[in-house]
Amino acid sequence: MGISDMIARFITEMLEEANGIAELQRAELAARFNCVPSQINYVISTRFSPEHGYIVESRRGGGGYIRIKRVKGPQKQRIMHIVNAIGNQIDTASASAFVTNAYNSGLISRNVAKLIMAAVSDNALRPLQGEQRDEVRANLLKHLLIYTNS
Amino acid sequence: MGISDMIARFITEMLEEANGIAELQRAELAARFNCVPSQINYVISTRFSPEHGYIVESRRGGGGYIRIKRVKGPQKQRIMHIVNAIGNQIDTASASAFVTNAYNSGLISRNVAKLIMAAVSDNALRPLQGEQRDEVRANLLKHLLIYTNS
DNA sequence: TATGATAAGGTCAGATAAGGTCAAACTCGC
DNA sequence: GCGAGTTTGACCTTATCTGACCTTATCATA
Repeated sequence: MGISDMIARFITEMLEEANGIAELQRAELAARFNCVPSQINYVISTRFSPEHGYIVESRRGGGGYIRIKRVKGPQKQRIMHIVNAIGNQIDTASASAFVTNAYNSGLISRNVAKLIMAAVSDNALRPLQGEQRDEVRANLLKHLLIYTNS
Repeated sequence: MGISDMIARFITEMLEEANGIAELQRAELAARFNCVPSQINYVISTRFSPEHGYIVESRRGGGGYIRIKRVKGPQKQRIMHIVNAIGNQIDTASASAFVTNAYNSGLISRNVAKLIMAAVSDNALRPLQGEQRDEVRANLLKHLLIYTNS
């Protein structure tokens, strides 16, 4: 097992101990595993992506941190099923279908469903066109679905 | 939490206690938090800017002061005011300021504020970079603020 | 009524403390 | 030997903190 796997396991343990929310310091973690700090980013982007059921927030500067949240609750399977069914690009019609699906499954409230629809609408993504718009839409949709369930 | 955050919290409490108007002495506040006076200016410019919905007045010399006022006004106007102040491009820091402003103005709930922040975060807009990302962010932010207030 | 002492607040650049990005180099199983 | 996955490091961006120096206002008092 390589270093990346050990770091991933460590983070997973943190998440389990802290009810699905782990806050870490990149430099400290890197020091602990004797690797360069950017390897932490590598681990996060390859193993803690929305597709894996995680959302990540971070802050730079003094007092900075990286916070990793895991999708939780009894609906975990269903939300991951939906998120993984969303490809790398998606149009409004399909996005709408997924959001409706999530709403009908009780994963998100009516208001959140509407807000997410507003966020992934063509109008909201106006500056973009074609494939790029569908790509951002897919990313945004996954992100928001995981976010509201973590 | 760093010193700047504590100072900001302190000022916020002053504002709450005094109906949206806080008058303070820079040197006294700096002494209270054991920091240099210019840090007070730093806190004010990063957390009590017009974008955040505050107006700041001050006077030098003997009897000098710094007065911070929360902007008031009817909600309908507030939201349009905020939306109009958002340009064609916006970075995360400014976006965060505007969302905080909307929340403080009672225009959006805490949860909606968080969802909007998630939607306009760098991670959610990942496929995009640079100016394009800031452009989409601005558009998305305006869209969502208007949506949640219609 | 000038004038200098004193009492504020303002500005800005540099130091420090984080995290982010990207591409090159490396490894290891097939 | 090749390619996916991993490791590394140079360089970038953002946030915070600090101090030297500047500007403005008030007040005695000559």
